[in-house]
Amino acid sequence: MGRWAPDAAIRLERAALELFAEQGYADTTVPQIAARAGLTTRTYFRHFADKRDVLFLREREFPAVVSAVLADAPDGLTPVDLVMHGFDAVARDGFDAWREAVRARRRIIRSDAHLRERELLKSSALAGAIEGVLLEHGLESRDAALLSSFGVLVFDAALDDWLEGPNDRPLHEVLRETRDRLGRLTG
Amino acid sequence: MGRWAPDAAIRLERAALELFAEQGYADTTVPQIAARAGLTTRTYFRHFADKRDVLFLREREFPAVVSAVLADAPDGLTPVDLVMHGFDAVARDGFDAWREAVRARRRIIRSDAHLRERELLKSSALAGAIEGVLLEHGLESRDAALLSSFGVLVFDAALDDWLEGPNDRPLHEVLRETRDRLGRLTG
DNA sequence: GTCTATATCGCGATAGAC
DNA sequence: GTCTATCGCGATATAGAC
Repeated sequence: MGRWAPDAAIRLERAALELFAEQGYADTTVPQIAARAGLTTRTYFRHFADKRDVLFLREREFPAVVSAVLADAPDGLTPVDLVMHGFDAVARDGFDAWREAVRARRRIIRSDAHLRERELLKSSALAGAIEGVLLEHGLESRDAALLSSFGVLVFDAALDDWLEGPNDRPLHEVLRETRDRLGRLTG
Repeated sequence: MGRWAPDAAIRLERAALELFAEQGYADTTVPQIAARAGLTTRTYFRHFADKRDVLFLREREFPAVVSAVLADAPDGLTPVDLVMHGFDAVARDGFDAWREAVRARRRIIRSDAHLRERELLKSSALAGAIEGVLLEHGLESRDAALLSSFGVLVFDAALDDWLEGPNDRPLHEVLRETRDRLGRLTG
């Protein structure tokens, strides 16, 4: 500890979430966020690349988490099942307790095209991490790209469905349903 | 004619493509683009929302094209086949003659994360247009979202493959291969 | 931490097009 | 005349350099 609170990024995230909810994303400035967190604008930009980035603090762990989870997967799975196993593990682990928080965040993201755009980039980064794992497993390059994007597509769709539906359906169940649904649709 | 050339947007696009290729995206400013096109900065921003947008002028027609193409599709197709028919028609129509132009544009986009991010948004907009058509066809909401994203995923992957591979493979063939490949991978 | 470039956009005036 | 595209000025905030 010491001179700086060690949780600057988290305080900035909280301040931003509050201000975005109160005034909207477009009408909130970075200096406002920094001020509410008791920090300077310069400090804000040391922790986040730009104004959008503050909403995706949690996503930073995602690629690493996925890699770790996939490393723990049982042997002998097909590549799709390996990918879906990773999402299943993540879904069972952390999400259901945070549904309202995830939903509040999503409401903000949906309110502004720039934020939706950044969300897509984060999904793409996640796909990139999965692709890397698949490549290590010896999958051919195009297959790895295709499959990782497929997995993220299913996961994102499931997340949407889960957030919109009744609050008692566990995410991992919605995930399986979504995967089955897509399988049926694409024959 | 008269005071304005009627093709301000196109001239701005050409100027931007040149400057991005010469100096790189990050080192090019909007005033430079406007000056080379013989226009002012203010005029640039009337045609394009931001500096990135100039690279996606063509994409503006995309949603309308998709709607038109899908309206012409034969009756009785399953939803996936309807979507893939649309991409097949587009692939047969306009792409093969423009391979080098598409590739030059892609080289620029790949050179900067902000541009890649915008590309993802454009793909998502395309998916949205397809989703709309599917909804009109009576598809259930989640199915429409899932299937349109699936179609765009296949198309984008095929486009990548087509641009990287030998220059004599027609895009519509790569498209079919990509779809089959994904089918095999996901069982 | 300070300083600065420049992206972005609001406003009012103007000049051709129809 | 009305409409639309352009211009010129100015303000602010983002983002990055030093």
